[in-house]
Amino acid sequence: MPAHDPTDVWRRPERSAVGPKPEHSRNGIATAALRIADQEGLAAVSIRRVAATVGAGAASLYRYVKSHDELVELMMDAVAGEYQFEVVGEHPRGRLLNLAQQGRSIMHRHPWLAPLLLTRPSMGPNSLRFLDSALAALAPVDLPGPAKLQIVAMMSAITSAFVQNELSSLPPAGPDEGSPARPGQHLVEALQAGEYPHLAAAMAGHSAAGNVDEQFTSAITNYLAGAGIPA
Amino acid sequence: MPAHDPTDVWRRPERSAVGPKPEHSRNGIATAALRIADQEGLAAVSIRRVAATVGAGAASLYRYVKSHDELVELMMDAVAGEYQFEVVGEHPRGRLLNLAQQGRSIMHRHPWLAPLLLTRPSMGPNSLRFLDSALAALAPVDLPGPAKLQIVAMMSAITSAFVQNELSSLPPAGPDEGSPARPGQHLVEALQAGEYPHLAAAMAGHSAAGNVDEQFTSAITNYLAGAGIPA
DNA sequence: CTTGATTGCGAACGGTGATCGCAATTCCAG
DNA sequence: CTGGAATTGCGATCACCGTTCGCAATCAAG
Repeated sequence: MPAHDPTDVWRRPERSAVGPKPEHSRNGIATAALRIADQEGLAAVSIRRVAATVGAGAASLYRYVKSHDELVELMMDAVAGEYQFEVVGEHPRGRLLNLAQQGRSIMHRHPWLAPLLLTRPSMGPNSLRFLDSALAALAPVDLPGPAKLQIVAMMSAITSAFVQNELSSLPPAGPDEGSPARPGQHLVEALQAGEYPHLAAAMAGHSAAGNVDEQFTSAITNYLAGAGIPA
Repeated sequence: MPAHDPTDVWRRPERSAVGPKPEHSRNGIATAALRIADQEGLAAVSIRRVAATVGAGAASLYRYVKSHDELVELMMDAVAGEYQFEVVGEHPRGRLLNLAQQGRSIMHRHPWLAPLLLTRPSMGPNSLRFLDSALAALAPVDLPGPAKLQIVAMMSAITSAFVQNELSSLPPAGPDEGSPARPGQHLVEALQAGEYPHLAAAMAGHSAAGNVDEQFTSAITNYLAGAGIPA
């Protein structure tokens, strides 16, 4: 009785030959779930809620999806469909950077995505298409296959982590609550107490910032350069 | 009515002046939770379960911790206490690498940690001590404070992501179930179907591998070098 | 002592993911 | 055209979750 693997969704035909035709579809369900997550966060995406939104009974959803995890898998692959894979005929680094930038804006559109990508692998067709495209960009590079996979994985992780940082420094979604001091009340006290002197110094430095887009671009570029990917 | 901030645990005194002396302690509770998580995964850490383990009623735990999230915060800071911060008087890159390697082995000891670190910030005293230590290593580097923070955050993210990759390619914890083909049954079919040619090629390449430790070291080193941290 | 804050906790609330059994529907074989 | 088989929708239900409430028991201070 093996615990269920969420990626099995992709192995199961959406609809079998006989029986009454389904009133709903994986796509419709995923879309509804997506809308809920975009507006109220991933936590609001419950089986019952999605079912109600789509106009179905709670138990009915399990005809389309074997588990809540599978629903999430559907959602992840759905947004992965927002990538555009036209080959811009550039050098490897440029093509990968392009993919990373697309990823970043997708995660901006769907704030629930970044944590998920950091946490679990997605193996849907669109996600695989992304992977394949990234590896295609690396084709001219002379590196063993697994090393290339590592590089793509790391680039994706850096992207997600960067976006996660961005998002947690911004107004949370949903009905706004009083802003309870961003850095956390507890932190400022600890800093004033004189512990963590280097931290205090680092946070005292003026933000300088510059363009966030540039910061992202250079974070990715730095990594790729270090990994030996030619410009 | 602001939603509760988990980092408030650190602002609250463990025990107030009057009243009967508590039968338990934050530390004991965190330790119990930790043991459960190490053995059965984070999902097994429920309020009821921890309470029972510690020999208390479920509702009693809320005298020590305001929410489940706070419990997790406690757990994260507890394991952050496993870092060793002796200054080895090295160059910045070496010191940061040392911290990253310690982080990696901590995450190996506590497989539930990596996803959490990627997902939410931890602000407990031990976690702050880590941050401060990393920034201390960066003291000789001439960079604006926020940039240094970025670098540390990215290094930590890369570390967590790397470990996450390692862990998902290994036998899952808990009572073993039949190994249902690591890469996912669905994947091999898609690959054989000829879609995703580059992916297929990359996975066909012999693993070469080499030492995983070396892979990690060079991943971190690459990033730091790209970010301009001197050896 | 008395007083008042604080602890432990049984019971309960509202929510969750998931399963089961059954009526209704639809397709295919004959 | 008809009868059987497979499949869908789903109400009811289970086990569990985080969390709150109210109250008896406990302890420190005045």
